[in-house]
Amino acid sequence: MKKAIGVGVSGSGADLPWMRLMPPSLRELAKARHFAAHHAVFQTGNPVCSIYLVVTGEVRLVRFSRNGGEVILQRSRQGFVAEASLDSQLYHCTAVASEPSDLLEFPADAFRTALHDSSDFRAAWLLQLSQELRKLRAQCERLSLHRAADRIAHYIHAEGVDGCVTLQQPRKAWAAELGLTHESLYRTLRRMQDEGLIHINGNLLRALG
Amino acid sequence: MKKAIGVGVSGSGADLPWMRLMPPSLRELAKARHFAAHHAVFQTGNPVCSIYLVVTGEVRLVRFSRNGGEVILQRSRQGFVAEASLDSQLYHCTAVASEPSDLLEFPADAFRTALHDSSDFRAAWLLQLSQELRKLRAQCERLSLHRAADRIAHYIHAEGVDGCVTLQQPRKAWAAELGLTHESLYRTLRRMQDEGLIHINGNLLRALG
DNA sequence: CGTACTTTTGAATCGCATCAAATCTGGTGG
DNA sequence: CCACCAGATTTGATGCGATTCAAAAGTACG
Repeated sequence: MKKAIGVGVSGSGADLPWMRLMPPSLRELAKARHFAAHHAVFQTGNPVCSIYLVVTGEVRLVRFSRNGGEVILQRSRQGFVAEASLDSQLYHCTAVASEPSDLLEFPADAFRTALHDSSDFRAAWLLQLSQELRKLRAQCERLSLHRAADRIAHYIHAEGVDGCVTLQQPRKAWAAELGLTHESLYRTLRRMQDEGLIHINGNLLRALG
Repeated sequence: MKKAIGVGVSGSGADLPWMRLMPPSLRELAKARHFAAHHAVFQTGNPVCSIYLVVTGEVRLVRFSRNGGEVILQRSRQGFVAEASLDSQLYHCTAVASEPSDLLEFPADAFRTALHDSSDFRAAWLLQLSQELRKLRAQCERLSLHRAADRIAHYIHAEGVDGCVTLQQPRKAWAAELGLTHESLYRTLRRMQDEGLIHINGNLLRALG
């Protein structure tokens, strides 16, 4: 057992930024849902009746090709699944829990109404989207760099302040975010430190020069 | 000279989706600006007084490290530069035109007002952001694939409909979007075609199987 | 016709992924 | 308290695949 903390409707996900900026009228409509690994949250062609927020676990947006190969469009952890579906009638892809996951389900129409009526919610939602956008743009630029050392340096300068970052995740997860294997991340970090390019102190990284 | 088309204030950028969904009151405040290659649009620490829309050319959001190396956070072509700055007092990075570029400049406060007052503009802006987000998430997933053939297949399934895409850009630009050199894109396309994985007809690509 | 650009192919190299395995770590239960 | 286990961390050896440099052929445009 990972956590003994109950995941009831009220209070669940209260630590998520999205929940704090939601009007109570909408928050009260949240229904806790649990999905076992590999179970579908929604499927291509389904009408968009609900908006889902991932609290624990991971949900993947996927499309399948005829030969069974799947293409991952998005992985959500601690965030909404397919925000863009808010403006669609039908889902254009399938959402699958890749591990046992706890979600919150909101009625789509109530969500749209809240967005329309509450100026605070709207502003917060807008801000949240903008920041997410900024972050993703930086990550795309980073992933398009070919050398591991360049991605690491880019990460430190883009995500950190004044050439310094404190990692908020284990290195293995960081490697995945950088589009690298954990082995090459470890090796490159060591090499960069040996060459005096960076200074490493636990989870604190500092770019030198 | 690339284009002889005049870039006056009125009418310029009228073909951009962003301009169509903007209330006239805001559109009228647009000022046409031209920046020569390598000239700064704004710099770190400047107050956020204006919002810029790239009409032609390219603007890069960058941060500099002490040794002069620059980290590109975003490249904008035909879109807004640093939307997230709307919610900041000061810029946290520098914007530079990487080639001769025509921009439209909007007063930041008028922009915020329009967003607040016009429900249509707000809705359209929200939709635009959501779709951009969806696109970027898919691109991040794609760029985190290690093999060139996987990125190409991912692109066809994510950006296309029913395993089919029509490329809207030269292959060299497509290669950059895929995070590949143009050489390896050409080679991989040929190999995939030889192996019967895809069918290529000019700019029309079809995934087989 | 000439210029600038894209498209295409070739050969050599380098960096990362991969497979394998040892060590370290935090947390569990005996 | 210690043995134990699952996971993260670290190092090693090898091969593949993409980059790189080079150059030719094709294409759009003035």
